[in-house]
Amino acid sequence: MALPNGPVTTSSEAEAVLFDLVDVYDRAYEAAAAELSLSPAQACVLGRLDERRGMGALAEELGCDASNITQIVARLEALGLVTREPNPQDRRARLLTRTPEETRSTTGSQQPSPSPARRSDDSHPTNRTS
Amino acid sequence: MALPNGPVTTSSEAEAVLFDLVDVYDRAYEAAAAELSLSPAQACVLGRLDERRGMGALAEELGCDASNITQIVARLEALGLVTREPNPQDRRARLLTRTPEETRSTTGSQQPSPSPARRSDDSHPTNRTS
DNA sequence: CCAATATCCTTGATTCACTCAAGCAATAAG
DNA sequence: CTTATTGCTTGAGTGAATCAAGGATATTGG
Repeated sequence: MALPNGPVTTSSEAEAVLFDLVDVYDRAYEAAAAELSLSPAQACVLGRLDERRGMGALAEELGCDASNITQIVARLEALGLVTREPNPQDRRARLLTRTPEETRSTTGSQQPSPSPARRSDDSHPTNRTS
Repeated sequence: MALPNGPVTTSSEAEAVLFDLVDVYDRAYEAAAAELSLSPAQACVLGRLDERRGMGALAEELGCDASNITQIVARLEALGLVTREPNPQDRRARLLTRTPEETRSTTGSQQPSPSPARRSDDSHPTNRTS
């Protein structure tokens, strides 16, 4: 996992708690992804595929280069977790879809579900019971 | 930078704000480090060298393998930002010290100071005026 | 309609973070 | 003194991320 970027010292208790929270969350996220044999980046992408969408949209939302998405999606596709079909409206573009099997294993198991929903999701890694 | 691990949807406004905060902080941290031509990991290590310490202590605090620290410190040393001297008390161990020049450029400039203090530090990237 | 341009994505090259397995050197334990 | 154990380094390998090019399709403006 990435090294934590928090400060060495904090000026308030609240600040310290906040940094700890982020740290714990990140590690839980990573652990949850690892249980599914996914890297955090893979889980992040996969989690944003609740609905079918294009790669450009993902790249913009995640603030990274399109080629980075290409590469991550390629691995997910190789794992059979995602399909990449040409967009009939624009044949340059590709539409990504989470495969049903993956959907099941990510959302329907006893696992912490690292599916990285960006907002308002009830299955955060932090919800782990372990 | 690492892809953000936040959820796609949040269950409350507060949660959304919190994830955004983390995202903004991380990007600011990275940007601040980049201004000093440092990677986030390098800034993280450098920031924890306010006092001289060993590599093992760093590895444990940062929750990563010692060899990872070795590698990061090697780059910092190559940049002349850190010195690695044998510990007279235990000649297996190495003591890391931030070089004075670096100390100045990291803590005494107009820059956001990515020096990744882990707790209670008044020079967070988030304090940027830009 | 066609040329120029812009868009979407892929490829290739690079760099770095990170992990694991081995190993060396020095200290600690028996 | 022998046998761990500890502290760090090295080497191999994976993956994330960025940049520079390029191919294919769309779009725009003659």
